Amino acid sequence: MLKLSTKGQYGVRAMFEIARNFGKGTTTIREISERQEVSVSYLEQLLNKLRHAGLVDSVKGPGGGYVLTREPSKVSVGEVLRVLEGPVAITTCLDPTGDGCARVDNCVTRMLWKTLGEKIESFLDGISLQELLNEEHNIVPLDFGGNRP
Amino acid sequence: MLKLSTKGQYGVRAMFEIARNFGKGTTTIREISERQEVSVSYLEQLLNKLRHAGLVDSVKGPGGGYVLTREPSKVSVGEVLRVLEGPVAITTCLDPTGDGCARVDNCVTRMLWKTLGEKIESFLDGISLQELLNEEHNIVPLDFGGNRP
DNA sequence: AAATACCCGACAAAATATGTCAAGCGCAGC
DNA sequence: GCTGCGCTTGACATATTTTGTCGGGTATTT
Repeated sequence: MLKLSTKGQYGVRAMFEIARNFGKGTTTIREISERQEVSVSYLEQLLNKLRHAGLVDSVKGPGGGYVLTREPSKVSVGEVLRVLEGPVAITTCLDPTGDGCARVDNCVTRMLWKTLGEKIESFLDGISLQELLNEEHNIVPLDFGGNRP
Repeated sequence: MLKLSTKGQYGVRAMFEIARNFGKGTTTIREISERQEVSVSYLEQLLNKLRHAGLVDSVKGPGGGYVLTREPSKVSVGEVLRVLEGPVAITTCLDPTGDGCARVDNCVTRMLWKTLGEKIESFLDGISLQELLNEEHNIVPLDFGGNRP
């Protein structure tokens, strides 16, 4: 249950690759494609969205590629996912783009899903690309605030 | 993103109706269907699964229907959802029924999804049907441990 | 001018979700 | 025993979403 589509997964991995190069130049789609094993065409779609959302800039021509518009510590995973997949909407009755649910009045579970959604967003918003980079270099032990008492 | 299928939503609502009658007799599929506006046929599928999982008992014959096997405070929403939708598996590489991901070694995001999944499960396991009942009667103000400091 | 790299929209295959339908079985009460 | 109510089971149909692919275009640097 509660699967994340590949779009979101690939998107975060792509952003990770670009973040990895932050301050060292651009990252091309081809590089991302090879490192993360995702097709060039599909990555184009994702990066297009991310560019329009202002999370990355693109540079054309030879030596071009993508660059983060902010430093990795200022970009959260939640932000990336929201751009690619829309807001967390566990149920359709909470989807802001929908019509809402006709049964709202006596729907006891509604608040349950709402609270869960908020918790998830708050978690994802608290993780930045920088933290993923740190993890890769083992600068800090793995801990996203997961299970501490 | 992170949608819950109707299976899970309807299932929790069905369990809520049965819990509502706890100690007062059985609840028929027809009653659930009318109150929650879900087709009888579809509910049959869901309750069948819940019965095999031991969350409800069925009583046949006139006056029959479904009954909780435990009191509402002992049945968590997480349990219901796991029966109907399987475990939380944000990504396929974490799905215990799958083959795992070939890129495990250098997948920095894996731990991220794992931690998120654990948080979600722990949240859902912490909410019981009794708490949903309380909410309906406004015995307690709405608060699932959502956003307190 | 050529090479490199991004941009855009249409389209298609596959998986998943969302149910419906029909026939059968088993128990309680008369 | 037998009848009615209600659950049981599995197959099947439809709709939606996901997951990409493909082809041609446009902009920019060398």
